[in-house]
Amino acid sequence: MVEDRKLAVLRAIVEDYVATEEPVGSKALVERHGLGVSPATVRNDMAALEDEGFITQPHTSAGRVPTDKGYRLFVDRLTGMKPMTAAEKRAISTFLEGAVDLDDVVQRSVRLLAQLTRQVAVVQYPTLSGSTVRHVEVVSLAPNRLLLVLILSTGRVEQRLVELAVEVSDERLPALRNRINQAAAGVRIAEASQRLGQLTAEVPAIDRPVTELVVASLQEAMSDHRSDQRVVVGGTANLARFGDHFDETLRPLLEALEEHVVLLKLLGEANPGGLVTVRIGHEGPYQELAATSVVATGYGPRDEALATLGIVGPTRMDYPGTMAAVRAVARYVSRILDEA
Amino acid sequence: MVEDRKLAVLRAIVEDYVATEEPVGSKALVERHGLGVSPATVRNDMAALEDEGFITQPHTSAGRVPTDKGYRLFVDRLTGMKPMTAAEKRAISTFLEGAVDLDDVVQRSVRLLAQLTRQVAVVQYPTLSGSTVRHVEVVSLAPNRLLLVLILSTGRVEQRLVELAVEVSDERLPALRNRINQAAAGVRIAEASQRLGQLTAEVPAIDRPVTELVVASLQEAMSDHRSDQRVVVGGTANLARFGDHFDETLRPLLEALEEHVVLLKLLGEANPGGLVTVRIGHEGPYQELAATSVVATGYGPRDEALATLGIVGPTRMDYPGTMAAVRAVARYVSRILDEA
DNA sequence: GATTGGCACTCGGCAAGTCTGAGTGCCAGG
DNA sequence: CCTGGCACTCAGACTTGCCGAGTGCCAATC
Repeated sequence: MVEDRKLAVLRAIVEDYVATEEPVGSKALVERHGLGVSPATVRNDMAALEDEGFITQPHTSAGRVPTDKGYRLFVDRLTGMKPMTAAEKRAISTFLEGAVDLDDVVQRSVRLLAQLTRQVAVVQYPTLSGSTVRHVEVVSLAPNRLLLVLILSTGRVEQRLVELAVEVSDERLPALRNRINQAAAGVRIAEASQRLGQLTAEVPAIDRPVTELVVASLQEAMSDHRSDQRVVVGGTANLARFGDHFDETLRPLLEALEEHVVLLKLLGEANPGGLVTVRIGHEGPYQELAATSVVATGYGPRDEALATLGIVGPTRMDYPGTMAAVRAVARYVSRILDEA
Repeated sequence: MVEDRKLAVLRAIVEDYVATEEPVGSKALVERHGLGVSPATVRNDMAALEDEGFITQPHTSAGRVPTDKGYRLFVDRLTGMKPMTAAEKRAISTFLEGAVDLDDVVQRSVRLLAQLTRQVAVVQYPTLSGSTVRHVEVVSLAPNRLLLVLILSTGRVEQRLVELAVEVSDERLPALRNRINQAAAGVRIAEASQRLGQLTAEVPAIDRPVTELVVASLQEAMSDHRSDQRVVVGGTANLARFGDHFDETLRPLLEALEEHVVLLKLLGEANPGGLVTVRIGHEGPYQELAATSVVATGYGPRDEALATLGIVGPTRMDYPGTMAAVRAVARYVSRILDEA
């Protein structure tokens, strides 16, 4: 019984603090939430919560503020996700509907996420690793210069230029193209790369040097981690609401947003199946970012979680709303990728 | 004579204010610069400069601060560009040397510019309009689905998917491909687009519907303003040094950085021939950004100024150093594009 | 045992007052 | 035209006092 009320008090503190950005005291608490007990009782509960490390006082004779541990409990046990309103759902789908290609989908997602959450949004490009090869095209630009176009199931297109030591006649190209597509088309990247490797042995001796170069270039494209690490950031303007604490919180965050590698680590592993990960303050990998939380989830066609998207914001944020928005966007984006 | 000294005073004020970020008074001025006159004399000069609108007092009994007009005079007549040191030059060329493709060049340029100037760097992608078509590839993905790949002289590659109402057999493709390339390859974009338009009339009737769709899609790709307007931003973390004045300066700037259209307008027209444009405070198109200056210049292969790059920062900035850095980076990038 | 009202205590933040020093404008003399 | 001197101004830093929100603890009550 009394345990329950303590949790209710914690929830109320989190909600109030998130709303007002000010330490919340016992009196204000009983007034604004219908807790049916006196401030004195609440004070006792608060003292207990403080002992257990869920809340803290910025200074004596001020209200209480949730700790990271407090937010954690709040997120885990005290709240679900706010369901999206019908209007929001409509807005999401119409906003994403108009996308013309993968780049566009990603860019729209960032904007949308930033608008919905009023935080900084981060969207990772779908990784190559989970996707399959749709088609490989080989084009001759000059007798000793080939253009390779690798088209993936996610809609992503990679190009590579190959300079050949020898010349290759246009008549041989279709055969090469066919062989490659037979080996790779419709196959997952990892396996496609392997099969292509075996291909060299099977071709006529005369085609071997060219095939080797082309295959090497394709394999390189398939394992290209540079493009795996592409992320797009949006809604930086929302940082303006971060308020004071400049050097302590804002600077490291701005720096992190520039370093895509750092960002990716921050987002964490792609989490499949609509699970939303919340990383609060010090729980993250960088202690400079102890004042920021990350809310992220995986997305991809057929719930494959090819990549991660999410938001970065102050620990003091509206977790239920944010989590819901992140999940909703991830779902819609996944659906769009399904269709493509 | 006395006119000269007044200008020297203005220069000294600008330099000191940029260095210290504090209003500068007559006494400090004669001490730190060897002006060989007494503070009283300087005071008289300052009064005159204030009357003419080059400097102003934040409040009575404080030092003077340059106005936008003062900075303008400083930039136009009182200073050149700080030459880059040999070490800086080396750093620039080695940093850009390693770039593997156009994307990489642009990204490295932003980083470099941000580091050199310690400001927010902005680099626009080379526009399509000035470049020529290197090659067009037509690939059949499915009987009723074509992939068009447009390769430009700048190294840029654009793809378009075309859904056909009718099916097109693989045998017809080479002819189509040839016709298109004969019309467009090696030709400037604007003209290529026109020539393609005439193509439809010349093909056999049976190929006409397909040709029409393909040409339309290519023309659309060539005139695509969406990709013209691609810009990359870097060095946002340097905003942290912006200091106070949150809502007045930082927020609008963050918002501007997100809106690429706004950014492009801010950068202004590409300025050919190594001319560096400086836009100070209110001289720019947005009065919300009255506290920020833009230093920009055009770049591109063979001094064609296909696009613009530059930095955005507080009006209170080191103009000589910044201008030199912007020009240097633009030159090196142009040279790299030359080679490609 | 849990809850409550009462009470003394703490302390951040605001308002008002004071002080100081950097900086100015002006003027008369060199 | 330059300079030293002088009176004046005023932002910012510092002090002081006060208020009130908030706390912890205790004895009384349910």
